[in-house]
Amino acid sequence: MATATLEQPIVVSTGRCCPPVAASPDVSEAEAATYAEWFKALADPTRIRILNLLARSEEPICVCDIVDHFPLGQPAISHHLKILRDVRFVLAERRGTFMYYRVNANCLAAFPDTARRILNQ
Amino acid sequence: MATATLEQPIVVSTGRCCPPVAASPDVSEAEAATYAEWFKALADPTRIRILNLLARSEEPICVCDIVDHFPLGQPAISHHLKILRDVRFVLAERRGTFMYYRVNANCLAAFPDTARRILNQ
DNA sequence: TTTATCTATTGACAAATGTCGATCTATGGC
DNA sequence: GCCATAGATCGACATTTGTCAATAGATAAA
Repeated sequence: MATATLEQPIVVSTGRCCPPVAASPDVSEAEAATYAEWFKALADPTRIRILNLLARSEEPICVCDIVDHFPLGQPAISHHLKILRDVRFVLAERRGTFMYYRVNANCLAAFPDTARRILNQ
Repeated sequence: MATATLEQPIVVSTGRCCPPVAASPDVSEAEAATYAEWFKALADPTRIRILNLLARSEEPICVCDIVDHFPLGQPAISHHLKILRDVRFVLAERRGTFMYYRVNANCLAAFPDTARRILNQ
């Protein structure tokens, strides 16, 4: 299909096998890369369960207690927490020698909107 | 923390640094693995844009037209489509020699619910 | 300051992932 | 049957990811 691209708002007959794609604003390459980063942060069972653990707690949880919930070492858990921190799905706060983690409700609330954006709804 | 786990519904004082975690039904290991598979399928910019492309089209789109929207070869696109098919995010249908793809609205509609489940909301 | 504790980071390694070229399969037309 | 086309699969390779052990940094107590 040579004539119609996502960037061209004009609907053009392709002369091929498919009808043309409607060409209103699409998910850009940069936008897709951002969403992919978010999903990548969630693409691990341990991180899903860490998020769930934090979400289920009224209070922030320190790393040592998170470690106790999983059959992984402290460095592995810290590694997963860093990935969740980098995309701002969790927030960290120091109290003495302890680091306390909690979910970032603001960031995760935007999640259904992301799905709607991708699905053009 | 040795006393309180997610599986123990009794709230126990830990004598450590954190309050115990509320112990109503949590996201299980198997459930987390399933969610992670779903997110893994979305953890790539190309697949995000393929989904968006399909969602924006009134009609199913054949592979050759999808290929024309990306700077990737046909095997790479087929590979991504297989990953999206395996988690049922897209559906495929043959018409002659062409394979037509479309989004699976049912599966993707469950997405916000997944987020709520993980976030205990 | 010395020591102990908690957490982050580093480096190394195995495993998984993305991409491409080449090949195979399936369908339709001759 | 034979050929052409669309698409899936395979094999190889480079890159990324997950894990762990070891180490470094940061804080508090003595």
